Amino acid sequence: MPKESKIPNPTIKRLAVYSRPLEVLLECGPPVISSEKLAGLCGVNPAQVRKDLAYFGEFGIRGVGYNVRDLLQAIKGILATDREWALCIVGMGHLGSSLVRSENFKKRGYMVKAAFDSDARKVGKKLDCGLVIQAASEISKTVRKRGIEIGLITTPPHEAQRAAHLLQEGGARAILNFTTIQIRKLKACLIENADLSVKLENLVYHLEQLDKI
Amino acid sequence: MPKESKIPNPTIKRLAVYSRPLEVLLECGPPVISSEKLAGLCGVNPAQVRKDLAYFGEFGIRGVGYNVRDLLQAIKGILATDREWALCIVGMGHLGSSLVRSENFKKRGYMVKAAFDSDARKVGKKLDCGLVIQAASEISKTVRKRGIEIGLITTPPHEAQRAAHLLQEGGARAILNFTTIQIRKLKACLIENADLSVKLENLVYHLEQLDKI
DNA sequence: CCATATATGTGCATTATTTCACAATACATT
DNA sequence: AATGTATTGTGAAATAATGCACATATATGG
Repeated sequence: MPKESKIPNPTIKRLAVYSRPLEVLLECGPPVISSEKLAGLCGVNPAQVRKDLAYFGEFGIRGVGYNVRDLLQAIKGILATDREWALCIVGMGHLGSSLVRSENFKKRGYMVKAAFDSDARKVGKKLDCGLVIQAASEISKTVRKRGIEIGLITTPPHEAQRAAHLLQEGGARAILNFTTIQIRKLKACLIENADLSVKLENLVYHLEQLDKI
Repeated sequence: MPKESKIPNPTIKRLAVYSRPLEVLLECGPPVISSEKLAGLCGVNPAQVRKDLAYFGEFGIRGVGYNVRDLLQAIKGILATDREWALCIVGMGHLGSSLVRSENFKKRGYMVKAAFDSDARKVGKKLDCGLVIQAASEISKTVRKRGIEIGLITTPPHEAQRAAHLLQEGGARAILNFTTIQIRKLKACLIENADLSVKLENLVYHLEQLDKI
């Protein structure tokens, strides 16, 4: 039975991770998997898997394991990834352009419904997917018109805050920020940061530590 | 004085985050900043900033704050981002191609020294930066020859494990994995995951929660 | 139908991380 | 020099997350 208690954020992140090998197993693999096997595939502790799932209900069969299809469906339901989400991307540099075409996103139901850039030379260009790059000044209007819920920001850092403001103004409810600056909290808009160089710096620190020993 | 105690991983991640506004302030801003202001810019608690820094020494002046230049230099020293690091990228799809050209990486001293793909049609192509795309079979040899320390994997998921293996074989010491699958632990090779769709799923979950209230 | 093997769900102990709160220190002003 | 204000560094408390270990449930084979 679902718990009332607050769900830890790490749990949510891991649910997404669990879903990845389950997708593969659904295609080609046994119909049932144990928490131990799944944990192994995800690099976590088996008890962690069971506890994470237990926050949301009882999905397994004691002595048997979890039905792959059912568990995947349950996780998708929990994460709300069992439906499509409308995205837009602000900043059509290299990264932004690559995200527009991401098969990874498309496969998971994230539909890119608009692309923006503040560079007049890029505005009006047609992308492979059929979208036409729009000026940043059109963000609010377009976000509202196309029912875009999530905005990805891949602009230069100094334009990020402005982009976030315009997205929110148009009614976007969440922002995934790829720039190096922190976006100031916006009313009614969730913000998640994905500065890739932070990940690198983490690795680099640990490499240096290994050298010191 | 530096502590002997183990440094929490979240602390390392935050140090990288702290460095971002410091870089901006160094260009144009007051020469000194308080933990409160810095915390505000990074969306964390001021005590957290002070404690994070205290793991590595005393960088501030009581009653005054932190000298921006000194603090930035100290953080870069801690993270080992005050020198160049040699990278390579495996998988020249949209994402991989965009990372090769990343100004963000270049500015921070991450030098892309090789690019690989298993698609014969891409091998031999010359990139803007001057690099020629090489076959995946050359990964080990090239990584060793060019002293590449970190490999970024942006292949399709089913090729990721093989790529990781070849990187390690060539002497790479760290891997940043952008694919959706978890790479099995490799001897003497740090692994960090950067599946972008996990970030989206986190946002989507929280949006759904808001709707339920 | 009992014994054995397997694997879940979960209370509790442990470990990790964050935040509070205050003594210690620096600077400015008079 | 004394006083007031600002801000650090840090011990201790609070909060959060993880992992153990076992009762509980299912399946299988004799």
